[in-house]
Amino acid sequence: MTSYYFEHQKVYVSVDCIIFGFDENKLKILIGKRQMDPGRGEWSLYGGFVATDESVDDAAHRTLYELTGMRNVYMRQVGAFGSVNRDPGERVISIAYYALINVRDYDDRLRQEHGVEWVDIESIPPLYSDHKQMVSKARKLMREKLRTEPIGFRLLPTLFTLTQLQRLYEAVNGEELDKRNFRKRIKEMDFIEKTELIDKKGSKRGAFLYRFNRSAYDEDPNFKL
Amino acid sequence: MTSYYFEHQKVYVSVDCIIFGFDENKLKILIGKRQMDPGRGEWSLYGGFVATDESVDDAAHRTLYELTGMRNVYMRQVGAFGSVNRDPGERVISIAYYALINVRDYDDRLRQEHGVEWVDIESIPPLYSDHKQMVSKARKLMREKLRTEPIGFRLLPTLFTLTQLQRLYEAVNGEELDKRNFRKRIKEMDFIEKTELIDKKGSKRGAFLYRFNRSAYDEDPNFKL
DNA sequence: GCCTAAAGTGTTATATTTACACTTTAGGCT
DNA sequence: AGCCTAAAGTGTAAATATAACACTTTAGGC
Repeated sequence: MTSYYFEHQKVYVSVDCIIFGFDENKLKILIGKRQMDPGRGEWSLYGGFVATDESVDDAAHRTLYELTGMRNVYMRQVGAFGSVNRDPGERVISIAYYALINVRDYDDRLRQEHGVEWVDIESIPPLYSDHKQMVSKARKLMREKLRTEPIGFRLLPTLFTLTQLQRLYEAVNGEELDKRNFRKRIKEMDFIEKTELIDKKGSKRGAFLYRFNRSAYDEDPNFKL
Repeated sequence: MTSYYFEHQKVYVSVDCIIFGFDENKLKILIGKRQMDPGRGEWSLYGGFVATDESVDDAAHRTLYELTGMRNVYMRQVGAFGSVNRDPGERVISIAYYALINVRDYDDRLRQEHGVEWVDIESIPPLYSDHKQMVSKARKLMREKLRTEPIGFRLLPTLFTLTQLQRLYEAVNGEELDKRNFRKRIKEMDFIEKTELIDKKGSKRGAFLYRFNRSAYDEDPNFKL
């Protein structure tokens, strides 16, 4: 090839992960205190650098795997954050991704080893660099996605009650929903299947457990919430 | 600081622009044949490299300015494209942006000098590397934005007829709209102001020209189309 | 003066969304 | 045993939003 590229400069590229979880009827994200300079001690998203032999998407999945030990996680790109001084040490451009995991699938010992915590999305402390903007944009995108695609189930156990599902939507959208209207819509979606199993943890009376049937959804993807 | 960064590798970061225009009732984008290797002769978006002393957003605006001589253009990020081999020459991660310009504001001489052409969005030829995906995602995001924010006016002259506006929405969404329903909605939006001026180019009878009033919009941003 | 092609204008039917309250059930307590 | 509690579960009517639809007006060109 030509010397075309070499007129230009290379920079570091990193990924940062906004990892959403749902617990105690709250939408939460995983953050930790930075253990390195710059920004040591500040609350921060978990991130990593993109290597030259991996795609940016792969770097995001690898980073998530390092932290959680989880693979095949639902991740979507939030966007590139590229202010000149966003990292006080070096020029680093970061690509943010959000991930949806079921809190119960994340080994709590592993979480503690990495020094990260689940924090309610409504009470995030000040964050390192531009991480607050990343979280804000991630939440917006995720909320929009949740409206049109059945991704909420990623935040719940395989079996869930309708109340759990409703609380999830309420937490994401930040507003209460009418129980009857919510359930009316669920009934129209055949891929949300009622099982004969009953959850007794959430109430004395017990509530039917439901399950998301992906192949039924693929056949007739009429989702809308 | 520490040697923290230097365990990692730098890569080239570029920007690519999906520049939307509206002409002859069609949504179009600007593409040109690559004049450099790799990919010489292939149709391609216009792009440029991010320098270490400018933000990624600034790089996108600068690149657009180089091509069009236009500043203060509406641009939004599409996302980062980061497959390992997306650029056959070197590892280059590219951040795509879409821009909305009024075709009449772009000096045609300048356009020809850069060897770029307006091509109907519905008949884009095969493009270099992953540019097709960039265009596809850009269009999707732009369409979504157009639904909820008054950005369509960026693609039109300051003064426009309701038919022009309707044709624009039809081109973007790829489906015809009902004239009366469309105009009913326009009437509800007070920031789309009827002037006393009449366009005689589009019809014998002539049509009233309208104008988007930004400050009226800012006061009462009830947009929905 | 006639033809044409685009501008302009309201009403009705349909679909979607929202508002709203009571009964059932099982556990825990006395 | 009986009572209290807290969550599960269920349908209808009103209001709002969306979609369907056809004719008249106008000025230029022939």
